[in-house]
Amino acid sequence: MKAAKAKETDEQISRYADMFSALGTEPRLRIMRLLLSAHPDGMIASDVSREIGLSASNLSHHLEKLKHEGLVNVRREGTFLWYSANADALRELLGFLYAECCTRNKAVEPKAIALCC
Amino acid sequence: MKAAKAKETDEQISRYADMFSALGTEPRLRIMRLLLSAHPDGMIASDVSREIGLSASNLSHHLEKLKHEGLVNVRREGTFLWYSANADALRELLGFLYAECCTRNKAVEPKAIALCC
DNA sequence: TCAATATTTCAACTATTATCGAAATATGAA
DNA sequence: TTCATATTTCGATAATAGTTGAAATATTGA
Repeated sequence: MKAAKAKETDEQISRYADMFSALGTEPRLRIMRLLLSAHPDGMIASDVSREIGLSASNLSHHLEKLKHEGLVNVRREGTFLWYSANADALRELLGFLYAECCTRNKAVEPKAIALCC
Repeated sequence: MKAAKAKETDEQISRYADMFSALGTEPRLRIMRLLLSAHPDGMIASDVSREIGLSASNLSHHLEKLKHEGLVNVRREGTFLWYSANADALRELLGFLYAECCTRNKAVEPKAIALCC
């Protein structure tokens, strides 16, 4: 049981690390911000491309990474692909960081994040 | 003024991206968790090394990255270097993520993160 | 079917990052 | 000063990630 739980935790850590990594470049963090600002509809790739100033090809790679780590969803409407922020994943990531900093350890005060009440 | 403010934001985005990047590998995320668990004292490098299972050299590089992005502090005591989590930086990062997900946009509900009250 | 648009995929290149072991440095104790 | 320990730095290599432009694919409408 303990081993299984430890392994599960390891996998979670690995997954959160991958999510942080996906947010860990300026282009992708800007993409996420933009998609969040258009939440929950999201945006079509070409509009993101124009807004952020990335080539279609380059953007596509970044979106693939974000999609792979579960941070964005995509749906097709006609010839357009609509990309949107995955709120569930962001909630998990935020919850993880909150737990690490505020719950499991008391390094950061919840109030200080303007989180509370 | 507008340009200055936009630039400032760009720099902030870039900085947060770098912080996410620093958390974006499993070894470094585990290091941060470990240092948080020993907060606020922190731990000496060799104990982190043994706990995480990294060579002294490899660990030193990872700690350098975390230090460079402001996520850890270091102080010397005799021959030992004590590394500790930088709570201020973590608070800022948590605040940024919270603002993006919960304040600027309403993608994630604060309650859902178990943040509140 | 053909054309037009949106987007991805491919292939190549560049740049960055991670890892390793040996050597160098820093500190305190003998 | 010399030794022992802790840690970093160096130098090299391996691995991963970012960027680019061209070509391929998907979809819709004429």
